[in-house]
Amino acid sequence: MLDIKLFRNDLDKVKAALSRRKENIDVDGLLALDKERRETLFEVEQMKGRQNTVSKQIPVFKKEGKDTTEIFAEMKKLSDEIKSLDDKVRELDAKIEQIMLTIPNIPNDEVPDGDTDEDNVEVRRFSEPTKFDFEPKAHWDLGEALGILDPVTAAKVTGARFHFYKGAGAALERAVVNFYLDTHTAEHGYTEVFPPFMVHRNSMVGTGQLPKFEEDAFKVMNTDYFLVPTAEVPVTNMYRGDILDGDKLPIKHVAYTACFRAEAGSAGRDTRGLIRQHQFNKVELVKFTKPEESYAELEKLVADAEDVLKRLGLPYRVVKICVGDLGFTAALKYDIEVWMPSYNRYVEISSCSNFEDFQARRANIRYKNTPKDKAQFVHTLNGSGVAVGRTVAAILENYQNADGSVTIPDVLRPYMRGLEKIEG
RNA sequence: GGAGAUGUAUCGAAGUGGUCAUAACGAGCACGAUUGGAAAUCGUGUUGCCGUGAUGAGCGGCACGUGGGUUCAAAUCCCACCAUCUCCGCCA
Repeated sequence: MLDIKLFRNDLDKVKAALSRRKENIDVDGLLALDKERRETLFEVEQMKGRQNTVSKQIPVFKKEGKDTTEIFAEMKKLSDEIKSLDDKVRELDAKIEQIMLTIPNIPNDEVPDGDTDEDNVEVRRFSEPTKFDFEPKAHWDLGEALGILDPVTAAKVTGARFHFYKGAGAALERAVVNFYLDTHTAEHGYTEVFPPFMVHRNSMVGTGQLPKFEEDAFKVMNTDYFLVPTAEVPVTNMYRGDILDGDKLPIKHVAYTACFRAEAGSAGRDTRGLIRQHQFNKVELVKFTKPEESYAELEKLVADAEDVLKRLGLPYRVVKICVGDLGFTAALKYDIEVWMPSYNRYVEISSCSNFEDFQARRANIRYKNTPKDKAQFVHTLNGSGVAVGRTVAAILENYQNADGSVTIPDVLRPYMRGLEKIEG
């Protein structure tokens, strides 16, 4: 959520940002509502002031034995008027909030222009696309041939866009999760949390998934709960409504969760393999920082995510996301894309964003440097560190051998009881 | 799932319809006095949001788990919801 004061004081900046995002929002209408709200609020507050004054006199009058009939009549009328104006303020508040919750974040000046992911700007690469002296297979073909990935049984049991992992496949998925968690806790200084996989509506609003993107989420029947689309939601909302101690910042958390996405509107895309599932595993990095430190922390966060891919020896590149591909909540975003031979291109495996105070405002997460300071909003950041299913896909494809076997990357072998190779 | 209890500031806790909710009382914390220094003691201070000022001061409004209701007036009475605790049931 943006600060309504920004609309009052620097409307041009807001309009420029919305125009970069090609968002068509009735900003002037919003300002008119805001003006009406403030005028009504002033009026009703004056009346409440009067009500408070008189209310303090009433017990005195009663004690003196005065007749209060007339005062009660006047106060009854005043009270009714206050109620009606309070209702009006409430309605205006609700209208304003409804609009504010659908206005995206202001892109940082560094965000490149552009409309689609084609316009994202490559920042750097690690290693080179894997070369094969044989015809490489896609991970879904490898997985089926090795008997480690089974979408058919998953379709029987559940439906499309789910997988059973079996044998060494299941072990590999679990190994990757543990390797990521261990590396980020022991080497990068993140504190591990294991959050609920369901959250209520307020949490989804806090991080920006709701109200705008409800069709992307799975709602649990007969409850107000949603399956988490990412650990970002429960982990960021851990501190909702809190005032944090400035000495404790930055707070850095790493969390493994399964992630659940309805994938509405992506029918027909990435239908084979592990790339686009309704349920997938992810290790997520989340940071809470002081505003002046957030961009430096974003660079470190991207480096932490890159590090696990380097250790796995997977070729990747980092791209800076253009304004058209930026996403609703981010001010600046980097994607890390891993080389995927079956796609013959780089495929997103991590998304790292600085939300500045956009989520902090929604979730009301603030900090104080010293107890005497005024509380101000933290900046929140998060990034995949990294997606697990896509990692397994990338390992299968990049580490495949001519005989159809797959070599296990060195760093994962301790997590797989020394297994060096998955063979059919 | 059933029965009961509880929810007030950083913590404990008083307040059961009004005339001091920043809020009694106790503790913590900050500053000051006292001390050679400290402990003890004494004094002062110690919530957030909204509106209006300039992002200051001041002024006004709001907030007693959350949301409604009754009333001239609600922490206090009524309703719903949420959370915590105890006991029972069930369960991994």
